Amino acid sequence: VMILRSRFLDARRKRRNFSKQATEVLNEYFYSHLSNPYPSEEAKEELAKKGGITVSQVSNWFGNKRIRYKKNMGKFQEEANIYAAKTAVDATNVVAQGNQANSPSTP
Amino acid sequence: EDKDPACPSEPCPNASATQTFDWMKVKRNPPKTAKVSEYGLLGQPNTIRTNFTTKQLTELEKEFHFNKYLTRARRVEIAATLELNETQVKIWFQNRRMKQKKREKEGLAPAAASRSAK
DNA sequence: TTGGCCGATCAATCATAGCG
DNA sequence: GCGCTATGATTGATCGGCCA
Repeated sequence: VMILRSRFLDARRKRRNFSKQATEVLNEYFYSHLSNPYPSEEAKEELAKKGGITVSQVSNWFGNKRIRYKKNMGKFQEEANIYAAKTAVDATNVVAQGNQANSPSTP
Repeated sequence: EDKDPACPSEPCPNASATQTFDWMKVKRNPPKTAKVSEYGLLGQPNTIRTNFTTKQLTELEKEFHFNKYLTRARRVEIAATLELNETQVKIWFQNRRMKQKKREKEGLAPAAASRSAK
């Protein structure tokens, strides 16, 4: 079936790559929370503000990022190292460690 | 298979190698949309994403504007008319409602932003 | 206990942007 | 211009939680 995609109605699909700033902010969060890259609604709002994009776009970005990352982890190693060095905060042991009363994020 | 170390069959020469966390192993069960019964021959149960036709989408959309929520009776009716499962119709409406909410939200955010922005 | 809904997410795909 | 990869958006369907 051709399904004759409504090419015209998909006009809004005219995407625009995010700014360097936005990508930077998103990647920093992603790699500094690699053990659990699922930002809360509040975190998404903050990322959206910092990157100058919408919350939905932040959600889309993380959704795509997570899927593509696990699909081909090797391809992101280099990128991971770059951002890992950039942000000291590592959430790796946050879950393994029963740490308390020092959560930087809002409750 | 149950366990997948970041560095299989060998100690990582570099300790900076990123590890594999649980979220990276998450796997969703394939869609159960299958209803092969019609083909005595097993053929290929559609274990994949269904592609609704323009006609089906048009009807669903029309119904949605009439009612955001479906009654059991209406759902059965539509499913039969469009040759879809009741579940597919139900899911379509759920997704449609979420989409609607999302649009309203996005449609107001810009307005609020320009209004509250000093 | 059961079924529908919500919110978030997954996963596959679409269509374009970007680069060699 | 051309082909291929990177990337943002869309969407049918799943997962877990909540509630009547």
